[in-house]
Amino acid sequence: MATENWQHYDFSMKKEPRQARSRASVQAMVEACARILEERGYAGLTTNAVAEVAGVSIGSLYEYFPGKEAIVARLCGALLADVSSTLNARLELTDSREDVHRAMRHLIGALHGLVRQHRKLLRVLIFQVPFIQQLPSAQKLQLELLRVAEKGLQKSRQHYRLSVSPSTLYLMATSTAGSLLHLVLMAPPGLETEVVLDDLAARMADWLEKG
Amino acid sequence: MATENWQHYDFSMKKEPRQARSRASVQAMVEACARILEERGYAGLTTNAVAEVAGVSIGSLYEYFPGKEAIVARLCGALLADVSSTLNARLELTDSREDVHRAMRHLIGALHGLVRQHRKLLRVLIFQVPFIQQLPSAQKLQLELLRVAEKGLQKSRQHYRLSVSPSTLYLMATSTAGSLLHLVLMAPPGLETEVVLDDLAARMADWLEKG
DNA sequence: GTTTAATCTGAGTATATACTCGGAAAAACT
DNA sequence: AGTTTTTCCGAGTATATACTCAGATTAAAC
Repeated sequence: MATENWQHYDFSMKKEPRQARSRASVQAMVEACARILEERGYAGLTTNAVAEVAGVSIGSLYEYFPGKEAIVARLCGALLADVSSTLNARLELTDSREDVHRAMRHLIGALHGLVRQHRKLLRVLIFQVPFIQQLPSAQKLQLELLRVAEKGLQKSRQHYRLSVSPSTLYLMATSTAGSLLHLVLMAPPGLETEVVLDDLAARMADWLEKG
Repeated sequence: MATENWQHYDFSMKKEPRQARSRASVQAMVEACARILEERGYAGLTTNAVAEVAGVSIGSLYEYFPGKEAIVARLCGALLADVSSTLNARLELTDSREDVHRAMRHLIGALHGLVRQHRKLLRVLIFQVPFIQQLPSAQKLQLELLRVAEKGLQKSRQHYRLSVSPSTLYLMATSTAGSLLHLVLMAPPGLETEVVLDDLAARMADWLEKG
């Protein structure tokens, strides 16, 4: 595209696959997209390459996706669903009698695990894909983080009387997640990150408790 | 380039401009590069566009730069020099009688100012330029951060006996800078970030004091 | 003033990538 | 079986971008 303003770009698919065969094709394209992003970076992601790696023709690709951006969008959607469900599953396990410190360590631990698992792909998505912030799924993720934090707060019985303003909560969640992301994605391999994780959790908890 | 492995790519210039005229041209190209990155993003950065905005011909551009990557590299070099000198100037002002908390607030404040100043450009550089991490200047910056942190520690008289391991110091600096970057670059405008900055500074200081 | 080096020019070439389209093949429907 | 819908195909086209080169222009050197 000549223009680089992704603000109002439509990332949706041309059409949904209806039969099992085409669903498999689309799935293969999305997986090929992930593999290529990991191995060659965003600049190496071409529609032709996706089709080739997925084992389908270029024509089939354009049957469902209007361009490579839409493939990335669908990949991000799937990734977000993973994050969301993992986070919520972790939340279910949170006992309402737990203190905030414990709950935070668990939540941050879960997030950490996810980031580590998709380390390579996340690095490319975050640091190379120009429209990543405009993706509906990325924007949903921010709200989801907020929702999880709020729900977590309410579950910790002895603390749910605390009145933390949404904007403050958002700031904390953003800064904490940002810290964690940068830590895992940018730190040289072999560095022990657990200490920092504990510190992050403690900091979040302190913040919540002291207002 | 077909390959997307920037590990051993040569980002240096073809030749240095010798006369005043050509120095001005190169300068204009670098500034054009910055403007285009801010206005159109990395995908909008083409050699032709740089030449046009800079007011020189495409031929002149290739006289000095082997490709657009080299222009970005030179831009980053200049930016780093700015960061480095600002940080060191701030360090000069640090009184050796100051406590760690105060010193940290100053340093982080200076860093914050820089990031705010180049907010738009930094966002593109960090989130869109695929080879940014491989740039010599980016790698120098990490060492520079470490050096500043170490020097700052030594300057705070009452604390320079503390033995903080280099790897720990690196972790803290990375995580703190990462937090700050994400905060300034990703937070929605209008959000009051000062609170978080103070918290970051306090956290760094506490960490240093308590080992 | 002559020579040499540096700088600039921009039409032109090569290449890579996005995307189309007419039609074949397979599946679903009746 | 016949009909309709869905899926797949891939050579071919359009376009954008990187990069070259032969020669003009300007500045420095002597």
